[in-house]
Amino acid sequence: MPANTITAFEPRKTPVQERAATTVQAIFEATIQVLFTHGADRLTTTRVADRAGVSVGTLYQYFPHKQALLYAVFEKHLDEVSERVEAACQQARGKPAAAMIKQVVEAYVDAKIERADASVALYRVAAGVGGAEVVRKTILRSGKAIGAMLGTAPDLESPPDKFAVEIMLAAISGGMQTVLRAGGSPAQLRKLKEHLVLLCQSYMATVTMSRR
Amino acid sequence: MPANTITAFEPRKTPVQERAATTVQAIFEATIQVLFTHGADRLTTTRVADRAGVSVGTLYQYFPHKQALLYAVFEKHLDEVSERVEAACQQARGKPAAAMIKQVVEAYVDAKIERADASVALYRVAAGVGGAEVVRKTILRSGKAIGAMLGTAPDLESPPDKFAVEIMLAAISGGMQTVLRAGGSPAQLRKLKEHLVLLCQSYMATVTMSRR
DNA sequence: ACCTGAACACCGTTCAAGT
DNA sequence: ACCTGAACACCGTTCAAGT
Repeated sequence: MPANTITAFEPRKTPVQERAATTVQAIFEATIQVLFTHGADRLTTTRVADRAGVSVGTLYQYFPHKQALLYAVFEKHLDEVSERVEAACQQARGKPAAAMIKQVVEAYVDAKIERADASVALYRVAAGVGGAEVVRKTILRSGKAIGAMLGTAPDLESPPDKFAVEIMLAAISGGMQTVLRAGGSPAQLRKLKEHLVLLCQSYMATVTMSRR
Repeated sequence: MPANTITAFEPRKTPVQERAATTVQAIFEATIQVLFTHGADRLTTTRVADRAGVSVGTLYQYFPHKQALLYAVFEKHLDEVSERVEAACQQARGKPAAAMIKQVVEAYVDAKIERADASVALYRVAAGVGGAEVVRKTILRSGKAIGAMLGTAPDLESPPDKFAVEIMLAAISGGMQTVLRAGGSPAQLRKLKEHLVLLCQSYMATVTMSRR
């Protein structure tokens, strides 16, 4: 399966001078702007470079190929969501498990909704670009924070196993993605949030109950 | 958002003579084969045509553009999964709700696992190609069958509302996708199946309980 | 009604030359 | 250390010509 063997998505070199750092930042922003104004299949390396005010050659000095660029932008987006989740995990320490889940899931959903446009656009391009790897990394990262948080719940004898937490995260991130792409109304998104909380709470309750 | 305005993915014309039907079928199969042997970003319209034993011009007679071709192949894959789900819904009529959910979710997971390779490959290309629309259509279709089935459960006063069923489907399809792309082992996939059943059962139990 | 394949426009990527 | 942009290979799509 040659399409699965994707490994080299790291930036080609790291900026050491200040103008280079500026350049990379400009390329990042230009990518998102081109994505919005021209759409995914008119996102051209030349267009991104133009918009960033540099030449294509410069772009290729920092990103080995177009995929690496998109990968990096996608990664940045998911990192921002992860930070919000981790902050919620910190705040919810010591609360009852159901309240924990509520707070974390709501933080996740809110973060996604705030950046709904970017999220939809990025998922569209990320799939063909090694995005699955980023999603996996993000789930592991958030899963760790959630596991640690659940360890402080007074009403839980032992936290659920890692796998259950990861499935839960895969489920809500998948569900979220599907609904966002369908372009839900604000009312639908509110109901979605409420139901994702229910889904996670009931699943966690079941999983922690059936442990011995 | 120009990237969201995707509408014309229908085949350009329908084959009326027999050799034309053969041609279209050959193009379909060639697409999947090229996807496997060359990977997503080496999938070329010329390569597909070559493999199918026709010229590019012929391919473009039936599919207005590359995206439409990939869209059609993706749609076919999801339709096959839907059929399996609907068959399970038929079989499970009259059973208790928990048994229904188990049977349907297992049918879904099994169908996905059997075609794991194709599923992963197709999701990768489908995202940039209007695949969200197909996913939505599939969820609505399966949701309808599941709703009807739940209406025959003796232990349920009233079936859960449509939205809850759709969220459940979005969650398991998203979760499934994420795990498949991460390339789970057979043991992991077995555990995944078991947990997706638990997740759906507990969510459905919660949602039907809190109705009035 | 269906098929062919050369031709065109455009895009990803490189690299010799510049500051 | 960083930037430029013309040049090259390749891909999506078309269309005049064929059966």
